[in-house]
Amino acid sequence: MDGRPATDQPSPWMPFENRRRARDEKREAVLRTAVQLFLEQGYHRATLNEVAERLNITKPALYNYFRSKEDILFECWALGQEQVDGFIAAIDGSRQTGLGKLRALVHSYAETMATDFGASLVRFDPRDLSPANAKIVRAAKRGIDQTFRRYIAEGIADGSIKPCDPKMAAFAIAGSLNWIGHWYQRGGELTPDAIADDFAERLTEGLATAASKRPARKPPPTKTKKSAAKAPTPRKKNNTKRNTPGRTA
Amino acid sequence: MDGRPATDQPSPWMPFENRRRARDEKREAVLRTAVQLFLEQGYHRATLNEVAERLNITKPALYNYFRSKEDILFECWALGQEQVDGFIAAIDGSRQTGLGKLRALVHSYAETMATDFGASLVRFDPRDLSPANAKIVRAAKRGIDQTFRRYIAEGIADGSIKPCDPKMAAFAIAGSLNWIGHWYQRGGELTPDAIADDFAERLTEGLATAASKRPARKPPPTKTKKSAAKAPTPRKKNNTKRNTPGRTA
DNA sequence: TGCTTATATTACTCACGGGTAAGAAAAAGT
DNA sequence: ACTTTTTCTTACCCGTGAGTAATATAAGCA
Repeated sequence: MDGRPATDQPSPWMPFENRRRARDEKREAVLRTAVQLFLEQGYHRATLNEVAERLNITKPALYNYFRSKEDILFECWALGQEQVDGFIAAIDGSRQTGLGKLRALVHSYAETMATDFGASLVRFDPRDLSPANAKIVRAAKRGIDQTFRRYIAEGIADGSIKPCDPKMAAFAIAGSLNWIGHWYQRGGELTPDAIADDFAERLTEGLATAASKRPARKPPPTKTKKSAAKAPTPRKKNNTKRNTPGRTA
Repeated sequence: MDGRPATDQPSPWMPFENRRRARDEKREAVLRTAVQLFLEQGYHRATLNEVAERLNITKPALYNYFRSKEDILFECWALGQEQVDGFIAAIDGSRQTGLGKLRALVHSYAETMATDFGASLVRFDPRDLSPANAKIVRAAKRGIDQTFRRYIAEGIADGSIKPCDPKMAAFAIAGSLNWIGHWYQRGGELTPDAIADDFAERLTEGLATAASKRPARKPPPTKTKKSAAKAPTPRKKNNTKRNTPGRTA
């Protein structure tokens, strides 16, 4: 609260905070491990024994941090949803045309789909959750859908987007984006950033009115500036898994 | 083989064929029931006991027709894949521009996604299959992906499609389509035909060159001819489930 | 009518994995 | 040093659901 002497003082409170922090770090570690395993093997095939094993502990230890397997699943989902809520709030607060907001949404959403917690939003099955949690998830999904439709409707209203059915447009766009969560895997040739750039353009160009069109599409062989710049990301060590071996479906 | 007297003759072969047919019909009935249950509840939550129960038989009876639960899953998938193979072969054999083929593919694929067996192509998890079957599925998925890319490349070559990256375009389009299998449900306000028409146009308009553009987009409120004509499909009896309550994700 | 084969049932096995109980080991607090 | 609390382990329970064995029933067939 008030100005306590820096961090090195042996305040009686420090250990307490340390413990809290340590606990939260362990919780997070569990979630990181769990989300990876769930994505790798699928929720039902993944066992808590293996989650624990990867953390060098045993299964019952997990129950110090979570009430059940389903609880872990839900928390993984919640972390992904938090990201989405975050950038939607930011875009909502920005001053842009409907088309601009839609582009920003597509971009951020695409990037999120390329993260573990983001992918969990579309790869986890709400039917694995308790009724109460499933309800929360359904509400959140509805919220995302309505955000897409709202931006499109706004764009039509402000003239940046051609008149069209917001519902179908939202379905088509969200489908493309959600599918990223199914095919993207780290270490492939496509970086999240490059994907986000490409999709932001690709999924909105068809909707833009002539007045609000982007300058021009970059010529084919040239990689986009941003992705080219960020492309030489230091590859993860033993990532032999190649990306996109041809799995559209 | 040769011209046996019509169907009413008490040929000694008839009973045999009848039995064969009866058996195949039962097999199909199992698959229809199973695919519905698997889609409803998810493969892991669905039990063979319930599949059997819905057929008014008991679980072990199923093992007269299938070797395992996984076998049933795979056969459901195979029926969907058969549909896809069918229309791809037809389109491959047709004389059209790349864009034309792509449109046809999108249309047929969208319609298929609105069927149970079609949806099973994207909603069943290949990791639930034996390694051998999983391999078959992976190969088939690759085939579909490459068909999309091929038509796009053809379109670029013949000038009907603007130069673009076939890989990314295919991902975007297939994502939209595959997602139909996740949100579509019978009895909703959107008919498969209307969806297919809309998507065929929506997902290809952005790729078309100026020279090959379609006449014009139909005005918003008017339903398309085809869908309006086919719309009054006799609704299934107790289908209270409403479609698209706002689930984009 | 009896013989054979296909099909179904009842009653069971069994592996698996989520979750719990009891208590050890470590850390924090005094 | 002693107590208390947190964290973790070993050892277990137990529901579930796929798959099987033994057997009954029904249908083809002579």
